[in-house]
Amino acid sequence: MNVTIIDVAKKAGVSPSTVSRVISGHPRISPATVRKVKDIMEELGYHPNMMAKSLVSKTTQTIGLLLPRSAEELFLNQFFSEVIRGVVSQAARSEYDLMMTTGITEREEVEAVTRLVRGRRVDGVILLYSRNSDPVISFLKEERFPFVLIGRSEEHPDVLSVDNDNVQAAYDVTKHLLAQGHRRIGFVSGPPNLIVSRDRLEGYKQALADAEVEFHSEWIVEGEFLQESGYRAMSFFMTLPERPTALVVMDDLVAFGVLRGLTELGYKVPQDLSLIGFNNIPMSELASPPISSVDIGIYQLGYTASQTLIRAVKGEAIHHTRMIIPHRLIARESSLHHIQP
Amino acid sequence: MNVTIIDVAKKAGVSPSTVSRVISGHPRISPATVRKVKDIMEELGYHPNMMAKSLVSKTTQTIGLLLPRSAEELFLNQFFSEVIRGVVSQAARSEYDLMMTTGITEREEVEAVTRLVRGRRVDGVILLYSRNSDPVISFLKEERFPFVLIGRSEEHPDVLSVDNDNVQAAYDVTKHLLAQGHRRIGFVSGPPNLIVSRDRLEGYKQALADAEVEFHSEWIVEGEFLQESGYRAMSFFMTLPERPTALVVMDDLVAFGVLRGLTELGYKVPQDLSLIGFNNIPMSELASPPISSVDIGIYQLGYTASQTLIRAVKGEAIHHTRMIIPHRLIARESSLHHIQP
DNA sequence: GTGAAAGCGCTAACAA
DNA sequence: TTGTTAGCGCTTTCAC
Repeated sequence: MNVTIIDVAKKAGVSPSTVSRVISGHPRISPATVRKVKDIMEELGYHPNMMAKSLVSKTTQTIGLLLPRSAEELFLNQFFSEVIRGVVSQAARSEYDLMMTTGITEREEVEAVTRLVRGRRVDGVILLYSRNSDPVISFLKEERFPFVLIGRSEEHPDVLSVDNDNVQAAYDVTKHLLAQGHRRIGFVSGPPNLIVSRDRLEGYKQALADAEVEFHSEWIVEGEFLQESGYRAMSFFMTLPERPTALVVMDDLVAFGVLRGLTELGYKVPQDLSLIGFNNIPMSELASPPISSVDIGIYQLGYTASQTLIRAVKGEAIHHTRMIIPHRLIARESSLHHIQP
Repeated sequence: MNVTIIDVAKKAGVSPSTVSRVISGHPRISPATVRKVKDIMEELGYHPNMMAKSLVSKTTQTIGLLLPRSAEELFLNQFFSEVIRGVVSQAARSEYDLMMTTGITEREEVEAVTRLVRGRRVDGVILLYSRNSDPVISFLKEERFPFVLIGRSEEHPDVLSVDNDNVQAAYDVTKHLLAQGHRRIGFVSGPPNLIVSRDRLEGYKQALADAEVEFHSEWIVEGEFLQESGYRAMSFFMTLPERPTALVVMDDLVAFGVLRGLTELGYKVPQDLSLIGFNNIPMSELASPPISSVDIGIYQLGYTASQTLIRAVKGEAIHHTRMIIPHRLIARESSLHHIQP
């Protein structure tokens, strides 16, 4: 059997409540008692049973992280490990543990978070990415359970969220290409049900409009965050009679697929087609030519989400519901080629 | 307040223990009661409080995953997200949750694990990677707490572990290079305190010995699992008066660094220097030329570790303490160049 | 400043 | 088959 608070109390010749007070740093308790109890705890190798503590205090010192349903495929992307790294680091710093869960289907996903929330296993939840209509968000709102979203929700604009200004980011990127003289710019999008896809498309459109460049809907291609999607998009664009001279690509991995396809077909980047991606994965810098990208501060997203959630859980004031992590355009060779419009 | 087992009992006109029995699927309980209780649970939206359950049952349905100290740097490598993916998937399948923790210093690491174990927050622990002398392993053994190691421990050969046969893998790789006619083969190692580094070095040496090729200790370079290490190793090798014609590299990311350096200096791979790495990260296939690598089944490592741990936790019989995940050599252009010895 | 006692929500003997 | 009872290890009034 493990050593309990009662063992400590007996040995120290005090009551269990006194020991409890020492543990929680109660103010009105004599320094002598504190010393004595702490010594005994040390001596006996006492460690509080978190389950018992949680049961009565109704807090767990744990936050939950719901991975997106298809973690299988999403993990391929550097994005998730980076986010998790940010969350874990911050949580550890705040002495919170991190509980990860996921589900294959939407039903399983809801079940998983229900288990965590209703089972009182966590004090708050972080949601990764936001699909358009998400039953998990509705559930958490109904339960009035603390949570923060990495991404944003259109239906629930009032929930705590940590996000990039994706509209602005795409605007910047498009403007960068326009500044190189490009007037025919295509857009390789992600899954259309993701808000990030729509935000970036919006920024792209705005930049074109502001530059009074005509928008071609046939130059928008949708795909997954996979290399193959890029390859496919490339095949599509390169057979077009009037094809773009530059591409804005939703994710570097996809951009890599484009690049690879172009190289295979003997095209030159950026001369034949300029490229710029998002997320600035390590590989982008290493490609030949190096791929321009937008650093969206993935680690920061996770870190800030964790920080915000823990504040919310503790009931601290949070001034902004929507926190924006700054992005940074990193121009590399793949988008540095001036053309005559 | 949340609905408890007592609320359900009252409304169903039975005792709390009966409800408890229904929940745990107790055999001797009348179907009528089961139906009634289940209906009421549904109606009231009852969910068991896991903390209370854990407190009395002394199990948590949760496994812990201790990330290596410098998760900061290790996350950069695809390895960890892949392992986690395997662990999470399997755990979810077994209806276990996953708790992640880490520490910056060794002391913090031990503390983190102590919190989990002594605080009874988890039923078992998975340890990622194994350094040479690890206080965490000693602690867990002393506590007689279920755990499995991803990797292996020299000091504690008797603990449950899931690993590759890294000696054999390195042997295979070296033999592959020997088969191309190489006789001057260098080795770019990882941190020397990692057992995986030593195992692979061992396999490399054995292969050389079996082929009666002389071993040159100056052709062994140690580094981190970072691209820069590869770059540095490359610089070193290329200035040697008598330099290797092929390199075995501990990790693909490092191999990528080598490749990049060679390309910058105008050397050709595999003609001037052949390369083969380990871990088969997605990037390897995409490099130019594509980098040969060893697929070590990272996902499988995580999956099997989780599976084994959960079995151990449940007290099921485990036949082998040491489970080996098979590896597979994937020869690509970077190591396919015959030379005349 | 400290102790006694009640109770968090659940399970598991032991009875019936 | 079901109910009664006694805790699991901890916190927290309410006294003193």
